Amino acid sequence: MESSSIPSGGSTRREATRQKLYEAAVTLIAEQGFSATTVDEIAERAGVAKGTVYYNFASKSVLFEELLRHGVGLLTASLREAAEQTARDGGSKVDALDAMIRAGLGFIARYPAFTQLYVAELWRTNRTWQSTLMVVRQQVNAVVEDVLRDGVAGGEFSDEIDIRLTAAALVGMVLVVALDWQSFQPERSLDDVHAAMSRLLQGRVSGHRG
Amino acid sequence: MESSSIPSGGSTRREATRQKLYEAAVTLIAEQGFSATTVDEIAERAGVAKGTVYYNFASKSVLFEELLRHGVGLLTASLREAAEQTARDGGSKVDALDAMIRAGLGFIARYPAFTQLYVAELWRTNRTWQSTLMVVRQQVNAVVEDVLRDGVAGGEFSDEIDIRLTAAALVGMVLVVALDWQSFQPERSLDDVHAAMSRLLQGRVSGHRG
DNA sequence: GTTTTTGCACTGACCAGTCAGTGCAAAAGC
DNA sequence: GCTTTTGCACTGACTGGTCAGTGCAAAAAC
Repeated sequence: MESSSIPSGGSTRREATRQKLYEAAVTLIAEQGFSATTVDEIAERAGVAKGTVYYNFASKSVLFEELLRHGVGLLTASLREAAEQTARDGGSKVDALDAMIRAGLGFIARYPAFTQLYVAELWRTNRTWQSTLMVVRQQVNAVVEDVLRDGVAGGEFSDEIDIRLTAAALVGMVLVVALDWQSFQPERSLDDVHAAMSRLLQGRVSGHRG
Repeated sequence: MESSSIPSGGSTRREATRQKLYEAAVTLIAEQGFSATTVDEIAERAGVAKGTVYYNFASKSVLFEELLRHGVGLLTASLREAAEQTARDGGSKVDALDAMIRAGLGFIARYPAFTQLYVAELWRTNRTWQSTLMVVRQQVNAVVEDVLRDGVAGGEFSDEIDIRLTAAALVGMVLVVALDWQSFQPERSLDDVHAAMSRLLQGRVSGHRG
């Protein structure tokens, strides 16, 4: 499932090996969890020797943490890009949120394993990589919060809304809907799922206003 | 943290021991994950010998599966109760959803560890308890879907909505918001969080209509 | 000729599951 | 009454296996 991998712009041989290891690790850990996944499995799936894993990463945990940072970097870049593109096109803030939902769905469709693993680890405590996770979570939510804040400032959104909570709710909605989509109705198209979520976002649930 | 435990109506000695094991297991697994949690740890935290765990449960996985079933049973009962109470009071379907959101938040506040563990495992595949999880997930979503379906039938909701997806989105919203609440802003009251979510539900985000 | 990878044997910690035995209360036998 | 037996719940030392991480010499890649 190379569809679950996280690409990078590396060009050296070492970079390529690291990339293969990320790809192998992300699917295995998503399926089985961190502790249940062995380094031997990761090496085998990546098609390298076990020693190579340790030549490239200090430990299993370090490999995992770098994987997390790498993946979240891609996600936030994708969300920010969507928001900025909308701004450049003169779209409203609702349009920006809508574009971000689409970008989020697209990201999850491309990297379902990464998303799965992210969600599974997000609210755990007492783990070595907890601080990494906190930073990374904050980065994702901040992108959404920024759009909401601008929308409130510009009068487009009610100033009664709780920005932090609303951002969390939107992120949660997208995460859960996308994972359910990938897991249980993978035949549906992105457009289809996106359209259904747009309807929700624009409050066209209760009452008929179309 | 007995606040994270799942109570039951047992009275025999054995039932009490099982209860202690659930309480111990749920927090440990929520914090560390299933594989990283040892049976010795569970036994120690429960204040029993390791052998007792195996006297009461066939294996570590079976203990976990029974824990899942037990917890989800409580959650669905709580949601259904909220929906029925609203119906008895002659409330609308939006009111029912609102009551279910409150019930969901209340459940998560009472059993945060259980919720954490549920979310972490929900989209994993290739695990022995995957079928248990599918059943259990379906039970939760079905409660919400039923209310949405009734709402569409009664003309209260647009018949354009995708019931399955909307139910997933609502559940996801509540899960993620509640976990963020518990993890990062535990000082906020249930009423406060619930009010913010109600505003979202009623589409009072974009535009001022108050 | 330097960097990276390979193959593979090895170690030591850790852990799920087992099993022979303990404690105890209530029934059965006398 | 008192002993003996039975069944249940529990105990904790022990075992067999697993796995992260190491060490190193030789090959491959650049």
